[in-house]
Amino acid sequence: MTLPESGKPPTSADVARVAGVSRSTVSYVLNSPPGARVSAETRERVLKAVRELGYAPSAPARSLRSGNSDVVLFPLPLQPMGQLLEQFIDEFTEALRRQDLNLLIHGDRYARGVDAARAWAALRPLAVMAEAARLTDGGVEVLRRAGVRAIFAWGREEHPGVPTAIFDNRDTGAQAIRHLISRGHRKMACLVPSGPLAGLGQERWEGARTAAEDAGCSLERVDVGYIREDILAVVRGWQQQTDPPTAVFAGNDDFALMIISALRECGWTVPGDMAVVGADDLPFCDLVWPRLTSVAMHTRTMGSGAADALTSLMAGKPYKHRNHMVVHPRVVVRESG
Amino acid sequence: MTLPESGKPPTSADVARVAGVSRSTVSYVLNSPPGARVSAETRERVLKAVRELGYAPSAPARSLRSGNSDVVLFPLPLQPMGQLLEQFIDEFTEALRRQDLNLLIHGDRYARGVDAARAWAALRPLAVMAEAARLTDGGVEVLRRAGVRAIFAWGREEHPGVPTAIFDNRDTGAQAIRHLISRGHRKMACLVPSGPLAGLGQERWEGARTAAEDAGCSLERVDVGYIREDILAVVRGWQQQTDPPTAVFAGNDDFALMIISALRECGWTVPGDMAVVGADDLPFCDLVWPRLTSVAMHTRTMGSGAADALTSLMAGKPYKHRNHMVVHPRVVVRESG
DNA sequence: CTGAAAGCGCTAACAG
DNA sequence: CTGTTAGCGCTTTCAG
Repeated sequence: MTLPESGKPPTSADVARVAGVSRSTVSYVLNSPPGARVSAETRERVLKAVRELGYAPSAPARSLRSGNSDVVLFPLPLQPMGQLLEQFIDEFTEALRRQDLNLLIHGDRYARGVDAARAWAALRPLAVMAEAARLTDGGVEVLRRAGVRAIFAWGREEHPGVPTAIFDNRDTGAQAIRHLISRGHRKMACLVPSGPLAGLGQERWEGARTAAEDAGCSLERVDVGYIREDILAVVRGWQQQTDPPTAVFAGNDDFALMIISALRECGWTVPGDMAVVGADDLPFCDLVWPRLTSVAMHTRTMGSGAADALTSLMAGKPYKHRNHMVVHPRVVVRESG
Repeated sequence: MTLPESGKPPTSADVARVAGVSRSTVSYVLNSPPGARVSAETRERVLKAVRELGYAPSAPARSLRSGNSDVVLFPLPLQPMGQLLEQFIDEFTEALRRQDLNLLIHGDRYARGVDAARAWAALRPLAVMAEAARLTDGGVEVLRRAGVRAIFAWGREEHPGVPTAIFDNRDTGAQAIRHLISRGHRKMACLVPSGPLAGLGQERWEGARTAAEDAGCSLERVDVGYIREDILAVVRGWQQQTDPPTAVFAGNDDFALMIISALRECGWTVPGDMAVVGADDLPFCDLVWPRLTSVAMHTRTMGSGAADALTSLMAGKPYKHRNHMVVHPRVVVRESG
């Protein structure tokens, strides 16, 4: 075997020695910078040595030397995203791969502000894409200082000084209600969750209320917890009413599933007695009877939008501080409402 | 302002200059190695300078110099995990944080073997925890050579030479069937999904079949795709039979949801006419009527098990190559079966 | 406590 | 095309 005796990781010097070339040649072969020409035969010898040694260039050393990195850092969101998370990561990774960039997800989902920024900055990533809620001015400053070339935010509100992908949750509520109105409903209800999803639910409610007011329709606000009993109580309440709503925007798909389940448990039909619209377009929307009408966000927009911004950055264009982008939802119409 | 003029990231030398101390002192303050004593006043001056400068030590430089890192790398699983993923990551991150370790998730979920190993090894992580299916002997060798101190695998089968957390999916099937038998069922069905979940479904089926055989009960295998129409066809088929099964193990919770929905659509009651058991214990199991009985894996076991292994490794104990750990499921009994 | 100095693995000039 | 060399930011040793 040509392996070095030591237990230490092989270095480019080891590769050079085994291949019988200089370290620069190894570097040229591995990075093929513009204007470095290596004969096919030499290149092959080097690659063979790389394989033999199981050599993997050290990213830390490379980053230290070259002053930049191919890492885009995505701190794991505090907000539970469920299926959307995997979906977004896939799209983003794919978009980045086309530019030889790597997505790295930071596992700590709780740190925020300057503390979080320091942890992220320590890795010296090329770019950071974080929830707006976890960025503070101080944090952004730390990232800038650490040489992070691009900082993107995403979330419910724009972050000052950082380009933000804004998820228009008011529009989600508005679209749900407008859809129901277009189906002839005039008296509706809107579920507003408490707990971790309260903020999101509140925004969706606000959009829904505005849309109902604009159309002169009635919309009842119903606050519920993430528990089955709350939902059942709501349905029982409707059963008491002489003139209950004919449609409900459930706030999200889990609540839609719950409410449909509860309605049928109480002998109501969906959408006959009560139309139901969810939000997020989770996979199960397509799998149940009736299939669930849902208001979906385009995760694609977010993934490719961020990647596009990176592209222009890479192309040397100046970094724009204020090009926010609003991600709009659309209604996926199925049978439930 | 005490900021340096340049656009370059502040270094420990900048901190030293601002604080009026030497670079070694800065290092001592930030890392407090055993046997480094710094006066409280000096320490405070240093920390003040750190804050003023927005200084974050460079992880690459630190890693290069010290030869080790505080990063545990978790390549994003190829297998869709849905809710389980966030859950596991949370538990693992928390367990690692207690040892001052950081979880980093590699976004590329498709690379495997030596290619994947090279990408992971480039980051020079302390440890790697990967799906067994993405590790090959060559890949493990590359990681070892690169100085990765611990390699863990997880998945459906043990990986030779690497400690593996094995998810016993046969037992999932077996437990579901044994539970149904304990409820008095003697004629049952098992849904076996095609598509990306086929491998998983096959294992669950095998366990289910064995359990049924052992008990002398009848178990019908039903292959289905991840689409609503397949499920409806299955139910219609049962309607034709004079002596249909009385219970079904749906293979996972999505299928359980679908089949319950389809059964009720066809006028059957659950669990009266047909008991249904799912698997994975997704959150919606608790949110529908009837609530869904499901076979759950302990993600806790996996997260803390891996973290424990890391602990003993950190404590300097020798790295054991063959201490596999089997993660067993348990039945969460609710109303559907 | 400080200062000087070595060196981790790599890239990019630059000189052959 | 190849070899030499400086130095990225940091930790750690050693002698004050």
